[in-house]
Amino acid sequence: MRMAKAIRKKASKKGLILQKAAAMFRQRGFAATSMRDLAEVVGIEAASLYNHISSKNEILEAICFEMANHFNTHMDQIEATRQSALSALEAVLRFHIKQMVDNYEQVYVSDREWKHLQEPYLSNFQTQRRTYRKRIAHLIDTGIQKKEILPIDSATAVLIMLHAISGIESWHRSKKRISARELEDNMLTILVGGLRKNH
Amino acid sequence: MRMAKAIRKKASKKGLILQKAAAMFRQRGFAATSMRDLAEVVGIEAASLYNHISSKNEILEAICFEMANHFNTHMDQIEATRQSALSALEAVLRFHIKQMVDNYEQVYVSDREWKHLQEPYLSNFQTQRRTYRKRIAHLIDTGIQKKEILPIDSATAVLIMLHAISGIESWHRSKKRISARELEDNMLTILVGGLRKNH
DNA sequence: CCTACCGATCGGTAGG
DNA sequence: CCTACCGATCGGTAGG
Repeated sequence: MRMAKAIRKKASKKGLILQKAAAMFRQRGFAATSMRDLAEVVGIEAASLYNHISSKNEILEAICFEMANHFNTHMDQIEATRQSALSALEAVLRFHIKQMVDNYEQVYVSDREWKHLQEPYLSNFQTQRRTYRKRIAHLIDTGIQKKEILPIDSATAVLIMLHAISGIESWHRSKKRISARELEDNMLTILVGGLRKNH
Repeated sequence: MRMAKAIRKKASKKGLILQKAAAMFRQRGFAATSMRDLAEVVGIEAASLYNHISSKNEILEAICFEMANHFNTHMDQIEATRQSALSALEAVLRFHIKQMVDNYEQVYVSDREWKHLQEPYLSNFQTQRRTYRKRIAHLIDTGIQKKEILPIDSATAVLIMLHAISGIESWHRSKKRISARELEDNMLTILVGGLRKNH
């Protein structure tokens, strides 16, 4: 659990390419990363990349949909367990924070570079994204109905929470200052603390 | 006040170019926007752009530093007025939200595309950004000292707040659902409500 | 502000 | 997995 490794990885050459690509797409952006740059980091010629992947966009698709599946799967599990809406929400947020720390490059890329996906992947991804956010909003609305959560606009709350968490970005580099667990607790205090009704 | 116009604009041809560029850089990203694309939207040939600007990067510099100045200037004003740390913080956040609604394209671009700046502008911008965040963190720390704000890690709080606000992005398109003022109040409730000590 | 154009670099393929 | 290469497109300039 503590050692839960990042998603996939160097197992295969393709895994290595995806890993290095995620790191470069995050740093420079998808459009500003060339296949020649990527090939150099991987350690082969640009043309050789095409023995493992069929296009630059396919790499982005792999990263984005792997993360989408990852988050959707976790949400399925949350919804399957019977717990209060507030603790379900808390579990979802903690999962997001954990992913931000453990799979930083991929999460960042699927969060910020998805607009470079091509159709039909673009529409598919956007739909999944919208659906996922609605599931969280539904959790909040349920909590409001049950008087566990203060009455606020749930869609606003979802946006605030997800974007707040994606802000861990700036942190990652100075991760000594605060441990992952402290960060998680700190964020939950600020984000959920403000919603809990009597404290 | 209500009609406070967006920063600069079509006054000159250069203003028009910067405006259109901001819109395109936001939509497609800086690297994925070509000078030919931009020229077409402006209504001239690509080569003619260079009579008004000297390079693609100069456009990005103009956008990023104009926004940086804008936020720094407002922070100067906030610090110059004598008010509680909590209300100063609230004023800063309300200003950010307002900018997100009024100058959406520019704020978005200076927030997400600054990494494409070249040296020495890149370092300059990053320094200004860091300094600005420290000023907000200082406001929070002061509030904590004065027992106006719950003791939390101020740097974490700054990141959460700024990223939460930059999340209004997703909203902009469906701005009928909720008015700018409602949005502002909703966000402040969630963000600052969680920090206020007795409520 | 346009036509004409430059060298560089891009994603990707052929063929081995 | 490499060498050799393609057509397209890039940011930008010359010259008027």
